[in-house]
Amino acid sequence: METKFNPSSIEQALYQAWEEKGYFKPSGQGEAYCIMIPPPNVTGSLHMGHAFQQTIMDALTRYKRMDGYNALWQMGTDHAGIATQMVVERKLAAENGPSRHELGREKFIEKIWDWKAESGGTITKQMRRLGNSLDWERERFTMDEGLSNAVKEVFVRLYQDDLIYRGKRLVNWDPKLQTAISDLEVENKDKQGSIWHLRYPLADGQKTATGHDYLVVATTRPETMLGDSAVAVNPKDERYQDLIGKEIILPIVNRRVPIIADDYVDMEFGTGCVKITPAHDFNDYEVGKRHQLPLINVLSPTAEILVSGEVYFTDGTANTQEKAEIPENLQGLERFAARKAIIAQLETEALLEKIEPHNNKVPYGDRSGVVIEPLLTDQWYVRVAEMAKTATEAVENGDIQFVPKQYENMYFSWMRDIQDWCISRQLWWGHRIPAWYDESGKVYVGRNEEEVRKNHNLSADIELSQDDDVLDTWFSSALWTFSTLGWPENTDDLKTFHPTDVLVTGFDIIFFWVARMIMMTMHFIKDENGKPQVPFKTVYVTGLIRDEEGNKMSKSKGNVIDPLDMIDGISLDALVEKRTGNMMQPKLAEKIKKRTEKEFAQGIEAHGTDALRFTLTALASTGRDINWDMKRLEGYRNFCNKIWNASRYVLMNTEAQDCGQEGGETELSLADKWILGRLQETIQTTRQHIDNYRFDLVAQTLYEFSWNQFCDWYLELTKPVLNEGSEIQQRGTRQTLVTVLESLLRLMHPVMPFITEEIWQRIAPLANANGETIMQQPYPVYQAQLVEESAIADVEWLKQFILGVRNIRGEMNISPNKPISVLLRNVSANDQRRLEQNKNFLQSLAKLESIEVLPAGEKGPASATAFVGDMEILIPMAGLIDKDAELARLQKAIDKAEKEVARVVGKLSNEKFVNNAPAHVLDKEKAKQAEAESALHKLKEQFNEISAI
RNA sequence: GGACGCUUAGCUCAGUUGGGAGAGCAUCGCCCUUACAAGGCGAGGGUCACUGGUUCAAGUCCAGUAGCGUCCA
Repeated sequence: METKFNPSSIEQALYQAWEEKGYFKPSGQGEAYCIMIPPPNVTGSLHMGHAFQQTIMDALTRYKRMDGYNALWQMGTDHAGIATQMVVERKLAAENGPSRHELGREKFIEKIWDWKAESGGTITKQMRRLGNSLDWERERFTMDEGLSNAVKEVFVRLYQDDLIYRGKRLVNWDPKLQTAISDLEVENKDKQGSIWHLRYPLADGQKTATGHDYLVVATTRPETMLGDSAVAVNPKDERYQDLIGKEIILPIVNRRVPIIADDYVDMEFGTGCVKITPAHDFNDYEVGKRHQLPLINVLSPTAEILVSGEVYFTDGTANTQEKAEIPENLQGLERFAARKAIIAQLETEALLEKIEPHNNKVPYGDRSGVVIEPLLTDQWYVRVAEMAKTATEAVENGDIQFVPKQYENMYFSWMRDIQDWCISRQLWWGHRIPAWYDESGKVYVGRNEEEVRKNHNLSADIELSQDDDVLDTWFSSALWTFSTLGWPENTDDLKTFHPTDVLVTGFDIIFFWVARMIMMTMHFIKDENGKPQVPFKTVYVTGLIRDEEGNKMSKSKGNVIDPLDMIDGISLDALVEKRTGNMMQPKLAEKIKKRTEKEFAQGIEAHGTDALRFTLTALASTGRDINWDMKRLEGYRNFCNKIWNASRYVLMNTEAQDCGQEGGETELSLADKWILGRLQETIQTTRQHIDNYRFDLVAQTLYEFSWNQFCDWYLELTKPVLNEGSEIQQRGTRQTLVTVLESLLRLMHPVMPFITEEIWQRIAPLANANGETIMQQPYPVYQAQLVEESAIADVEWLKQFILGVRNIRGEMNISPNKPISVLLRNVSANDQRRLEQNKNFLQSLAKLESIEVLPAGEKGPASATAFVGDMEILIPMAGLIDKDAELARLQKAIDKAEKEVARVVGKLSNEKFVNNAPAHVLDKEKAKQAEAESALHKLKEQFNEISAI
């Protein structure tokens, strides 16, 4: 073995072997355990969030697999509608190729499939590097045939159940991408803007209570005034009582619109008069519905002013009687240009009262980055109220549990106000809506055109055209847990693995995905009693991985870290190139370069997959974002190295030697019994923490045991036995060395798959463990009979002894190499026994030349002292220890002890405490007092003795 | 404006019926001792954001304040 752990030399070969041998497939035996991967974008690449969540999923899967479950981690990818379509459009533009529209739908979709073929392997290759034990043979894609069929089936059935409908509604329209987007894809940003106060002249010579012949309305979007269909006031507002039911003349277009009363209006805000534009504002849309106001659309899909307004009834049907004309000079203007023109015109007509600065919430498309326009369009919707009710109940009654629990509130609050889900998107990449129209516009829904014709008796000469739109990507991913298992067929997989066990995901998609998955699954999948099945029993919600300063990682900030760069390392130049290449805003490149040079002056070293995974595990405390910390990664790389070298030590002392595999008498040392007991505790704690999803504590437990117990103490304690012990003692210790290490490797394997497998291959035969791979070995089980309390107490005594000597050595600058002699005072029978049993350990670990027990009553020479309970260890000062240094050391200890005594005495002299505290607390405090006082007394005595020299 | 979360050592974070304030990294000192210098041994370091309350006892429970963050309107 090399003296340093070199992950790059082992990882890929091990993974390839695992995959080839089919270890990732469910065993087909035992209780089922299933995790569905949140499908990453097929054309995307791996980021830290993926690495984090996948590490957790893999650890869980490996744990359950080892624990005898029929474990499946289902692989799959998502077609990511808008994102992918945009990437390909940009790519075409960059190559000066034809635009999407020049190519036409079919050709363009071909280009996307080409792109998928080209880039689709990137992320799966990266995921393999993480060591993920996904079942690759079952890999699915949301656009593959099976899943597409599931999508069609769901759509048709929902339509038949009247849970899908089509209608003209106000939607969030992205004028750049020219598609509807869901409100979840809208990001509201605070923007410093203006609010314009406009005068709307009253019709028919009316006057306000204050004598004006106009009303003043305040608006942040003056350009929409072309589509106003009312002015509203609060019904309780006394200022405008007389005007309710009267009309104003809308400036510029000279249309008469009514003055209405509605509670929606805030009397305190502005003048208390609000313009109502139902076709261009969500609140106004609701007001319009209540008052049966016409909806007047004045914007095109590209957000330019129409030639004339389109008027609709509130049910979305065209209103051909009313007209909404638009002056020629405004026609075709882009929305912000139109705003300027309208303001200018109002100003010249003296209808602009004032402009005030105003903080607006402005909606932006999170993909396109442009301002979203509420726009009236024909869209498909899922009626979600009923499904939402069932889905809410599943969480309320505990069928589905969120970890951490507080996310349930987030879920409930979203579910309470849930709106019908707009599922149509005006894109080309995605599942085309299975609806056809005849020439009159009548709609027919079916699995395909043939079925539609058959079901509706439509002869071949009737022209049918399929709906141009595709479904929201989340529509197909909402079916993920069951479509991947073969639904709508009632497959064995479905029966075996559904409901799945855990969903591991970020809180940011609880609404997008988790909620919708629960709704869809419970609607379509029932158990044998007809009860809706949940998609998963637990939702483990992870935090976000941020950079070291707590900023979100994003390409535009240039602070993205590729998990593979942590694993393999990367030079500074390559990293800068990666972060600044292919930028949408080249301006930022210089800034990013500087930042990167500062953050990673030496580039990034290789750390290996296991270190990365262990770090992510250690940082996974629940309910909290994670600030990435390179130092932490480095620390855990060192940990891997520690494991490597500890194993090297074990192998050096056991390979080709008698470890008791063939039987033979053995004698276990105190240390052997102790480490076996500590291992049991570690096994128990580790399991508990995994079961509670406390991966940070899992990491901590494994680290503590491996380094602070196994390496620091146990391996050291084996040295005297292996050097000087009898044959049967050596055999016992060798056996313990290999069994403990072999168990520890299995215990760590779910988190650190590679290093544990590599070492296990060599250690297993020595420990009589048979099998081809650690992956299929049983997960360690707590064995109470291996915990020997007396052994643990004895070793604690031993450690105290050694630490006492080391402390004096350290404080007194006595070289660790220099053997010293100690005297013992006040030695009890128990001390005497322990001393005899552990003399060799003491001599070896504390580097002692001799240990001499002073006869009772004898004081011994002037010495530095350490305590082990009541027993005192004396290190004679002569020639070794400086008087003043020892006095200083003692004074420090005295100060500390005095503080402790004062604290405990204070507590115990408090009558109320003594009267009220439970007995066990009281006893504990009393014991502490006795101990502290005795220690203080001894220290003072010692101090006096030394100072008297 | 509403809801939730956070504030503990220089940094990143644990702290689970209220009873000893912890880890890793960083710092300081001594050591190249045949598993490991990516190491060993030893040491120092905190008014648990602030104020008040409940309690014999509060990092922990309650109320409020401040700062930061996220989601929603």
